[in-house]
Amino acid sequence: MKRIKLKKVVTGIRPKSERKIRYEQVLNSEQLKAVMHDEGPALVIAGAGTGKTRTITHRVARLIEDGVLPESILLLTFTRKAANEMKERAMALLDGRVGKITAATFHSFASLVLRKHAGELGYNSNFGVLDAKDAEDTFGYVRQTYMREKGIDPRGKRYPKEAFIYRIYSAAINKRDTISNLILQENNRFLDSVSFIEDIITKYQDHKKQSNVMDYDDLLVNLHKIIKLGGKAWEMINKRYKYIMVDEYQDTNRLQHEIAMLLSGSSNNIMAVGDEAQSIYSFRGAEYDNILFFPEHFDKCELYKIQTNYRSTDQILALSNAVIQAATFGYRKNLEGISYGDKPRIISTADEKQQSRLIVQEILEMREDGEDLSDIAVLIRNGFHSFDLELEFDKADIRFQKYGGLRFSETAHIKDILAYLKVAVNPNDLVAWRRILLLQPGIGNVTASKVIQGIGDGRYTIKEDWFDIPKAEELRKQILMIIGSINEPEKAITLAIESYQPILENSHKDFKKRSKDLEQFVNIVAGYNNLGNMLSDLAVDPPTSTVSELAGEDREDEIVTISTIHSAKGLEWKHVYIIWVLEGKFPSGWVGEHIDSLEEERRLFYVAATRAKKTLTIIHPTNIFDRSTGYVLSTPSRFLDSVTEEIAPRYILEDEDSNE
DNA sequence: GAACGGCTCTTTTTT
DNA sequence: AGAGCCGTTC
Repeated sequence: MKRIKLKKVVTGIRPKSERKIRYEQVLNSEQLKAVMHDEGPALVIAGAGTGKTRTITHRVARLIEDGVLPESILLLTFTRKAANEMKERAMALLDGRVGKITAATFHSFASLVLRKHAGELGYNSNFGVLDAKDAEDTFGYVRQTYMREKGIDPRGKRYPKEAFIYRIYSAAINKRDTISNLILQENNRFLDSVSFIEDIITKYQDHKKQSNVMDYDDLLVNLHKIIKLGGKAWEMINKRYKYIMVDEYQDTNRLQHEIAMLLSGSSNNIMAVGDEAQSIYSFRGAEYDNILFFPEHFDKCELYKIQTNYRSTDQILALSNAVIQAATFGYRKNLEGISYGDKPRIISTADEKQQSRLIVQEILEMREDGEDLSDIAVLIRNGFHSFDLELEFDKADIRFQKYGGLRFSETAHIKDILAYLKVAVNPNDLVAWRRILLLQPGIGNVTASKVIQGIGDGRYTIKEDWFDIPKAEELRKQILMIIGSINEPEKAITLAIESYQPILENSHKDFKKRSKDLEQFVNIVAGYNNLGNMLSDLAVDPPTSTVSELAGEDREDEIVTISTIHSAKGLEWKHVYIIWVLEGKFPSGWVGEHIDSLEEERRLFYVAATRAKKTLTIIHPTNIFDRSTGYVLSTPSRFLDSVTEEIAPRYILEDEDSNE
């Protein structure tokens, strides 16, 4: 009889001597170590421009090459764009197997899971998703109703507005804190309104449940809940995902951190990647403590540091390092470069116009010299800091795309059309009803409220006539037609636009431009076969850029980029301009002297400077227009204080016209 | 009573 | 660009 022998079962990693990718040759030694990390917890600290994406994509490929099931890899990133990009890059490195990994943001992963398992939490699986604006509008509606019910005079004592309530509510969830604590911390003006706020939040929660919708925060909360519940859903998730990787860990909030910890399960197979010097989302609840103390959550956590910067010249790094090292809490950051170039320039212009003209002039010159315009970016602190520059670009026929600021899906006309579709998908969506009702001629606040109340308490349904509101009859019929095409999104949206077109032409002078936007929008919708899916996708993953990108033509070539620094995260350009670098704009005026906020602004500036590969130009206008006092002299940003003349020479502009 | 046009004010950053 | 407010119009 044959003897039975015990053989150890090896799961996951099966190192092979023959791999397709020559990791030792394409990676530096720091990157290689992280890529070769097998199992157990790991933290990768990767400074700006050190090849972080490269490291992540190579580790994904390496795991798969060594026998890990692609389906068992979960890669959580900060934006959907980053998720798709990493997946594609890893796929190009290896092969189609990479397509089977899950790459998503925390929110889109939550949406994916809940779409299947929300039943466990008492939701209908076709729940809708509210974007930030929708959530705020909902708070507005609930607040108004609440005050009317309670007989509170809106003119008496000043009660917090919906925008404030929403912010506090969201912060409480993401930081896992209480309302009163947060108000105590940041704004004692509303200290006596705590119960008012709490009541409204309760009503808001009820309202969402009644309408079968979730907001962004619910997505995270409910994902967390469903894991904690430990039911069938968690069983499936836990069984499937064995390798968790989280990018931009410095920007996770407490709730996301807890979710990541739970997802890593008992095997603790989690790799966190990030850079605490690039933490720029604390306003959204991000805590860089999550990355600083990451190793302390585990018995044994491997630490990998990647510090060689391949992106920027030594001269640009010298400036970046000088700025970040002047921080109050010393970051152990000192990027080392490998290339040589021109010193960054700090330029003082007379005013905003001159700032814009300088950039236009230099861009035109670069184009003459054969530079590709897509290698150039202008970075701004706030979305509206580029308004003047955009005008000048238009005048000079310089094509540009803009990231950040007001988004396509947040413009009034797109929101209007979305409201038609939302009502068709979910006739209980009272916020959407209100929006389209108010658009109709002859219907104002009073009539709209009547209809909404009727729908809310079930007296009206979409299928029956509302004899007492003849003004809304036409609209009701239009919606009914759209409902009839709910499984043909293209037809549905075309019907919606037909109904909306006369309203658009009446209310907006620039209706032609907006009409074109709507045409673009039809193209997006056409890709779906279900209106509900399209709506929730759009909420979780709204188009980031302005229309030009959506048009699909001239995508990459010959287009200058204007971007908020937040939206520029993870990106790089050969030539970078940072504008409005002065006190009150950057750091933003209303962070005051609050030290944590100031430090975050400093990190933001650091992120901006480290986007540049070859040239970096920092501009601050001297005469700026102040609404209350007229023109005033500005002070250059304090972040430039630690930048010596040696690191970056200063320039002022001379107008040639006046000299000749 | 209800709607509407025109005015001013304010605007961080985003999933 | 959009929201809120106020005097005017239907």
